[in-house]
Amino acid sequence: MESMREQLQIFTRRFGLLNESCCDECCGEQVSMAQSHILFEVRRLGGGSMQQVAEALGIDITTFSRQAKGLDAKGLITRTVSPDDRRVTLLGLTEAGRRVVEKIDRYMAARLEKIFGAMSRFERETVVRSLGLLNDAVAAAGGQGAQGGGTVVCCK
Amino acid sequence: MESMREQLQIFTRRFGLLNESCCDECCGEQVSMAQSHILFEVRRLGGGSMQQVAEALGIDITTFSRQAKGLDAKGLITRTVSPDDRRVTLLGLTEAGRRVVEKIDRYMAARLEKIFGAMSRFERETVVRSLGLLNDAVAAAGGQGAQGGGTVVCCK
DNA sequence: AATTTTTACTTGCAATATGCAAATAAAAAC
DNA sequence: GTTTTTATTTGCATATTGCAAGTAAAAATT
Repeated sequence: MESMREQLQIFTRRFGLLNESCCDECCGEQVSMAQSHILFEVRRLGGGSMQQVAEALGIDITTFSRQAKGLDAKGLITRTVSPDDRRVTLLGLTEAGRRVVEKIDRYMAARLEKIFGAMSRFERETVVRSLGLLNDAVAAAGGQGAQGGGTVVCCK
Repeated sequence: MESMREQLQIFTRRFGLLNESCCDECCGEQVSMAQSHILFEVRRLGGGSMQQVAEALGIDITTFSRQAKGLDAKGLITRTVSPDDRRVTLLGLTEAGRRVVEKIDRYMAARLEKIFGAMSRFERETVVRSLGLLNDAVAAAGGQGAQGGGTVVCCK
């Protein structure tokens, strides 16, 4: 299990997660890491309330609120009051927002292409499958896990 | 490659990397994520200069300087002027620092145990091997890669 | 029906992190 | 003996984070 911890540690580091602004230029858009995740998730869920998306991401709701406001101000998401429950704000991607996520998609694809270019198809598939396993395992552990909501693994 | 991007996105989220303070209590020590990585890397390298460790982690040197100062103030690392080159500050773990890393190790081990408990030995080994492959691939791509230093993959 | 409680979300801080530009100080190059 | 690099440290200015407290609307209670 020690090697796992080591691999994870190195992984999170290699993936630039230590410096927030690793990508101010990379993507040509001024969206923070948190905001990128929000866009990604709103697309993935095909909408949803603030609460839902924040929960899915494991982000504190107040932080989320602000980031969402920022995305709204940039015209990347829509925030509409739910007709069913006027307390609820429903999120959606604007056309511009969709373009930004796609732009990041393309950027990531290019990056990953470069990284996995040297791998065999078999290796690549193994890696993807493993990440899937990992994510599922984390999700499963989180479901039953102690107190926490979505976040299960300590980031340190 | 799209599934890879998706898995990575979810992975980074699941691992609590979106909220900095995910672990203020978890580990019982007030070290930031960046600081934890620094401790981890200093132990891994068995010392090294500020520059070396910062570079290994892909953290901006000014940010690193401050974080290291913080760790020093907490008595977790030592900073000694190199006898060979008085510009250089050599880093090392104090006994307390070592204890903190080990504490985080144990915490992580417990967490991972819980997560991977449901996996078969085979699956587990596959996942670890895959992460290793991934890390190596990222490292290799980074070596030749465009402009960047250590960080290769956009965090968004 | 009026009041209390809960729920969804938004602000007011206060603490902290981040990185660029500029400063210091010590080697290296000229 | 200058001038140039190199290693590290600060001065901002900006941004992020989360807790506590506030609003507003639905649900529950009496």
